[in-house]
Amino acid sequence: MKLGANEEYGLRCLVRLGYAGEGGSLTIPEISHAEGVSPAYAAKILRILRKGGFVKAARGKEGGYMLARAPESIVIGEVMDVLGGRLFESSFCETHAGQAAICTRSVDCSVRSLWRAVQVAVDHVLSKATLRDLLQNEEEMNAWVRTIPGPSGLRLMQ
Amino acid sequence: MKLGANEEYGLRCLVRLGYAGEGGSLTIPEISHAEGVSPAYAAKILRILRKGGFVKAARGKEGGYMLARAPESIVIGEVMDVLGGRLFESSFCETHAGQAAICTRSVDCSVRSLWRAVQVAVDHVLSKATLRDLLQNEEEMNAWVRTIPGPSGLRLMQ
DNA sequence: GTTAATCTTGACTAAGAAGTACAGATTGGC
DNA sequence: GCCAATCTGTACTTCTTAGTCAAGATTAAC
Ligand code: FES
Ligand code: FES
Repeated sequence: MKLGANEEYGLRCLVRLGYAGEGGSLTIPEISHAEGVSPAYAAKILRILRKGGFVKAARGKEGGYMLARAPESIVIGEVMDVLGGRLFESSFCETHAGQAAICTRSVDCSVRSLWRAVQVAVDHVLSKATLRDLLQNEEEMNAWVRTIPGPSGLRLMQ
Repeated sequence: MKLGANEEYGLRCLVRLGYAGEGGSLTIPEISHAEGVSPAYAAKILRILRKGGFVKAARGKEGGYMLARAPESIVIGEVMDVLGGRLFESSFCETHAGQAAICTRSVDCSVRSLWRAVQVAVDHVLSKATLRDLLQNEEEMNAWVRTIPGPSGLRLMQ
């Protein structure tokens, strides 16, 4: 259960575009330099974001990338799905069944319930966060996290 | 952000050992057959669990694996750490900095706050679950999940 | 003590993700 | 029309994870 590179860099590139402001655009070299990744890799990530509908591209001279929608309408959970898939995919039990056709407890599996609970907990945070929330500084972000109902928010600063 | 194979199979092998009851032991061929994984892979996973201190092994004829402690004292969060590491490792920002020495916003990074919030949400579920909870059937497990305070539990059955 | 069942270990191969390279297509400016 | 800046797409290499293999060490039973 690890965060992937696409998720980290993809989100950072998206935040970087958000900083460019409404209608502002950045080129691949600019984003590459700002985030410290190679231009080729930035291009690969931006392509994923474009196919996900979060950014749009303008080609040719004076081209570049810009947000496809307003930051407050870009839900981070959806971005994460595109960049790295879900934690517990619906096909997970089928693809991790080993030699059997499916987990031998498939009709009654407590492990599956646990995965679902973890997925719900993650979604609870990521479905409430929008790109707008990430465009503030770290301290304001921490304050935002505390507004999430339930212990997830309350316990962050321990 | 995906679950890994070790986490899935490792947890399933541990649950299987839990079913063997207090003092009960299972051999690698038995576990392998019950969970539908190859004996070689089961051995690899059980080694990880043994090094983590969750199971102990008896060698030689009449040997096998058994739980090293009572199921209620085996916290799933600790098992998951051993099997697949943390979602947001403390070194994550250092190892995903690209060509720069660190994320260019390292002193004030809202993305980092988000990762921490997700990690807290996951820990909130996994630190409360013990192997004992996983030894019940799926329905009882779902009921248990609902006892977790906060929306993570409440929303599972939607 | 011999044997057979069992765990132990490190090296090996296969598959997937991370990151790079390069040829091609598009656009604005001259 | 030509050029330079830019995005687009596919193929490639590299690194990590998943999974296998084979030789070795330990123990109970006979
Ligand atoms: S059905 Fe997926 S882990 Fe059991
Ligand atoms: S410091 Fe880790 S993402 Fe910015």
